[in-house]
Parts: sequence; structure tokens; C-alpha cells
Amino acid sequence: MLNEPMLNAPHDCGDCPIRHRAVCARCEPTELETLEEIKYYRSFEAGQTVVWSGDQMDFVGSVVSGIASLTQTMEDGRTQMVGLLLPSDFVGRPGREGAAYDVVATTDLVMCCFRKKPFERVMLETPHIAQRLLEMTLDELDAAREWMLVLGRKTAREKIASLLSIIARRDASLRMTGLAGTMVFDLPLTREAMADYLGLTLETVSRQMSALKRDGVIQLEGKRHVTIPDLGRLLEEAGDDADGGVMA
Amino acid sequence: MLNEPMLNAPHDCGDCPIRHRAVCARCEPTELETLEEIKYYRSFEAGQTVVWSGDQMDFVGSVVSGIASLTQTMEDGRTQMVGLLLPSDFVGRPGREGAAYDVVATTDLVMCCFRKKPFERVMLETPHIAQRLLEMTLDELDAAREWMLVLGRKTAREKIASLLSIIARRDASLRMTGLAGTMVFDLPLTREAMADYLGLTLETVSRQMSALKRDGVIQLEGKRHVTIPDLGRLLEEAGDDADGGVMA
DNA sequence: GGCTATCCTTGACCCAGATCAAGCGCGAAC
DNA sequence: GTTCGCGCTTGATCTGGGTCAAGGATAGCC
Repeated sequence: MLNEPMLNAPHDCGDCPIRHRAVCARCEPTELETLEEIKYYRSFEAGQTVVWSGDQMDFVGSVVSGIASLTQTMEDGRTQMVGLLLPSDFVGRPGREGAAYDVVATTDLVMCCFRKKPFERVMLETPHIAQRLLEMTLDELDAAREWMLVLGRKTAREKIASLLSIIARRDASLRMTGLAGTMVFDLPLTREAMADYLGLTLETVSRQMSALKRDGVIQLEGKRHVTIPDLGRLLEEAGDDADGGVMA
Repeated sequence: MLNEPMLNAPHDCGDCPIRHRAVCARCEPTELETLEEIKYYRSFEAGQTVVWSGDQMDFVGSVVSGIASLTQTMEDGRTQMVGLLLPSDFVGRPGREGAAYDVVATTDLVMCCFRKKPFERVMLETPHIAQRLLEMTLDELDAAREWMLVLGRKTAREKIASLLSIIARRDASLRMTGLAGTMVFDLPLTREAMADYLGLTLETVSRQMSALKRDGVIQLEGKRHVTIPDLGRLLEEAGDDADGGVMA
């Protein structure tokens, strides 16, 4: 199940699938070469923990394929997912020693890593990387704040609809299909992971998924294969501005 | 009530109270001069809206004194505060036109502003600013994720205790008092603002404040003046690691 | 084939926090 | 002084989602 081909034959940055979206997106060819010298790939199986909260973290990196999640846990076991890392997303914080959250591979995962110290050095000399990282961090902050509204003020049904619409849109942007018409994708999360993301129990997630299916907002084949006949309808259910319109 | 002295006699960056924590914290004297040329001060009264969500935002800036809040609102009126801006915090996003949130002055407020275009130009030439902004943004992201745990998984009582401990600690760091012993401060938020931050109703906030008072976790004089006899106890109530110990 | 484990669904019941409603305290305006 | 308005408190009741519990579906394995 390991992505051994990835491990054994790391590809060239030139044909990297996340080249245009990752920290390195703005790099010139020469800057890319510098990065190429210090990069290495790591693979993780679904369920494996990439980093434990509080542990020393001696690398940073980008998700190349698969999905990882950032999770916080209280002493009594309550957990809250605080980030969903998709391909091109960046993991780790330059200038800090310990990891602030558990990072767990939700699916099989391939990461493009850099040892932290060398990366920090390169970053100081390469404004293109720092600029891109700032931009990505600001985007993540926006996403986190959007999520605070979901957690603080939305009902269970709206929460589920919000999550589905986010996954649907990201999936569409990944495979370059538009937002019009029927959208089809596989849920990359278990019901429990969805619950952890949404601040719900898995029973409530299950019930609301069934309700949305019963009401024709989504179709389900098996437990994971989702069809969205009308994104506008889903966005309405999410409590978002349902202008369903075209996006930039 | 306007802070007219601030408006009429903008002080020198040299004796700026937020000099050591704001975006300009790492600037050399010459860099500071460049900033000084394009900066200006603006004052707002408590309750005034600084920017409306969606509006064109032609400036960025730092909170010098007072408190502002970032708020998101759904069409049906539900609102969620997604950020609390204290002195030295940065408002606005270089490289984006519209504001993503309402920015409201919670107390009387003074800001140190820069028109966006010139600031962006200066930022490109001044890595010290970009570096500091990246660092501040990463800190804000951490705070936002911490808050997601509060919103998603904590009980009403824990939420209140979490908010009080955050305000107490920030207040202590502002006035350079330690975390040991009795802490005293004035709540800068109404019950309603607290509710908006915590994803609760103002009635629940009021009830839980009364409960914490009854149980001796806090003391209240009037509605806003709070005394915390034992921070460790409060942190326990917040569900945080109550190691109550010294912090860096 | 059957056995087991994992993930998911559904039902019955309960409770934390929302909602609805009444009233208090206090500063500002007159 | 009186009245108003705002911020806050407190009570009574309701309900969305949590909790507890009992299966169902599918996949891997012997």
C-alpha cells in the first residue's frame, strides 16, 4: 500500500503536480534548483501519524498527494480537527521548534519535505518563497475564520452541507472541472473525521447525511461516493450566499 | 470622546507604545523613516465600524490603542466574531482588494494606518516588514485554531473561562505584570460581544458568569471589573492544561 | 463458505443551552 | 427629582444534538 514508486523515483520539480500552487509556486528555475538539492519525499499510510503535537519537528513540507489533518486533543479525549491539508498545502512552521498539533495522514499520503534549518536559510535568501508562504498563510487564516463561523453558529445540517460544499469545490478545482452541473466525488473522510471537523458526534453526522439524502440535496452510493445534483441547493442548505454563480 | 490629541499630534515612531510588537518591530531606523512618511493616524469611537465586509479597503494598519473586532454575519443575522484585535495587531491584507470581515471598534480606538498601495511597495523592498508580518500571521493562525477547539468542543462554562483567561493573560503581558497572584482587569467586551465570540447567547454568557462568580472562580465588581484570585483554577475550568506554571 | 473487524445507521431518551419573557441597576437627558 | 434606554440578570420552558444501545453492511482473512 505504500507509495513506493514515489519514494524510489522522486520526480523532477518540473513535472510536480503541485508546482503551481505550493510554496515554490513563484520560484525561478535557479531557485527551484536550490530547493531541489535539499528536498526529499516521504510516504505515509492512511491512519499513520506524521507528527505528534509537542514533539520536536525538524522538517517542513508540502502535501503532494493524499490528505492529512491537523488535530487538537484535550486531556479528556475530546478532539477537534483544526485543519484539512490537501495537495499543495504546507505543513510546519519556520521559526518554531515543536509541533502545535497532531498531523495525521487521513488517506495514503506523499509529502515533499525539507529539513527545517536549511529551508529557513533558503527562505531568507529567496523572497519568492517567503512571499508565497505569507500568501498561503493568509489564505489559511481566512479559511480558519470561515470555519469559526461554521463551528460557532451553524446547525448540524448546515455544518454538513458546508463541509460537503468545500470538499466538492476543492475537488473540482483539483481536477479542473467547473462548478456547473452535477458534481461527483468520493468523501476522503470517515464519519468520525467529519464529526471531529464539525464539532459534532458521528451519530449526528450520520443522521444529517441521511436527511440530506432523503431530501434530495445529495445522492449516496455506498457510504463515500457522493453526487451533488445542484451545488446552488447545497450552498443554500449550508446557509451561504447561494448566488451559485461563477467564481474567479 | 474622540482621541483628538492623537489625531493632531501624531507621535514619533520612536516612542510608539506598540513599536516592539507591531509589523514594524524589526525595522531599522532608516526603514522606520520610510514608513513614517506614509503613515497617518485615525481614531474611532466605541461602536463605530472601521470597515464593512465586502467594501473596498484602501488602507492597512496597526491597532495602537483600544480594541477592535472582526465579525462575520450570515444573511439571517447570526454573527460570529472571528478575531479580537488588540494593540499591535495588524488589520488588512496586502494584496487583496475587499475586506473579508466587518471591523468594528469595540472600545475607543486609535490606528496607525498606511495606504495600501504604498505599503505594498515598501513591503517588497523591506524584507523586515514581510518577515514580521509572516510571523504575526502565523501567530494569528495558531490563535484561530486554538479558538476552533473552544468553539467546537468546549462547554459554555469552559468557553467563558477560556475567554477570561485569554483576556487576563493579554492584559498582564500588556502591563508587564506577571501571571502569579491575583489578577485584576476590566472586561473590554459587553456580554453580547462575549456571546458573539463564544458562539453562545448573551443569556448563557450572563448565567455562566454568575456561576463562576458563585463558585469563587472569579470576583465581579459591577459588570465589568473582574478579579481572578487564582489563574490556575480558572485554567482548570477552561479545560486547559492547568500546569499554571510560568510561561516564556 | 463463515468469522471478525471496521464503519456506518437508526432508535430511544436526556440534557445543555436556546428561546421567550420579565424585571433590575444605573447613567444620561430633561 | 423623573424618565428613558441600555446593558445585564434571572426564571420558565423548549429543543437540537448528545448519549446509550442495538444492529446492518462490507471487506479481509482463514
